[in-house]
Amino acid sequence: MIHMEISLSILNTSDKPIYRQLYEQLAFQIVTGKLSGGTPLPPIRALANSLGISVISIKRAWEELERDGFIVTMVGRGCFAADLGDEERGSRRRELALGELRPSLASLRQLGLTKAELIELISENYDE
Amino acid sequence: MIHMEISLSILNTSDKPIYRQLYEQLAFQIVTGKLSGGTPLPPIRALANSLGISVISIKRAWEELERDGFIVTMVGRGCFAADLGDEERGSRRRELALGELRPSLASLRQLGLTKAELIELISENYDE
DNA sequence: ATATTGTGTATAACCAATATGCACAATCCT
DNA sequence: AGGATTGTGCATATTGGTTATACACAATAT
Repeated sequence: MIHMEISLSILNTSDKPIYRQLYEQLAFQIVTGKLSGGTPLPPIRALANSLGISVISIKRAWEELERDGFIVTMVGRGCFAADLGDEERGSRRRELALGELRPSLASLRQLGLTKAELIELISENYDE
Repeated sequence: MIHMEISLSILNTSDKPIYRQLYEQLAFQIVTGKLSGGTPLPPIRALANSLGISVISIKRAWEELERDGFIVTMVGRGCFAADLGDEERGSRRRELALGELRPSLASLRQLGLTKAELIELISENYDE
């Protein structure tokens, strides 16, 4: 079985905590199919070492990923990308997108943007 | 001169810091015209007391609001909503909207959403 | 058996946000 | 002029989330 490359990185400039950055990168790669089901994640100690961070941050990211069904972990064996069907992947991807969008939507309504205005704003700024 | 009502509130359940909540509420009310130029803000001590928070949080919000041109402060007199022209209000409103949207846009592209998909997602979830 | 991998716990350091209190400066009001 | 009001500035402290380090334990692999 051949598996995809796992690419993970940490931005110290990000406002998001490390565990959150890892969660999103992995979840995104899974629901977009960049990471196929069953792909083994690097051992947390090795990853902590190569990223120059603590095991704690990775552990927390992995915990939440498992809680949300994105990965499965087996003691002594390792952690693996969950095997989501195409349908499931699609709905989870939509879920994540909505999760990103919802908080902004609330603010944008507060700013009095109509649906039409909002769509226009996005059309003009999607790229970049 | 008659001025608008200023409504400010703090949500302890919010993930955003107090000073940020205040900043946004005030900036939003100003660019949407709910707060007309020259309207006096409550004295920071009185406001701190009535909201049950510290002066520090208010001070910081006010500082950033002044830095960004939303209010003007005069020692001994008080703080007042800045007097923005209609045009200026419009462009600042657009600025704030983009500021809310931009971080989400980056994530949404990471999720592989096309412009069309994104617009559809918004159309379906603008209300609620 | 020994190594590898995840789990759990304890301890500590760091930092942003927040709170409290007091002194100072500028302005307002009488 | 004098007291009240308002913003400013500083010092100190607390709290909570995030992260780091280290060690012992459990399950699996080779």
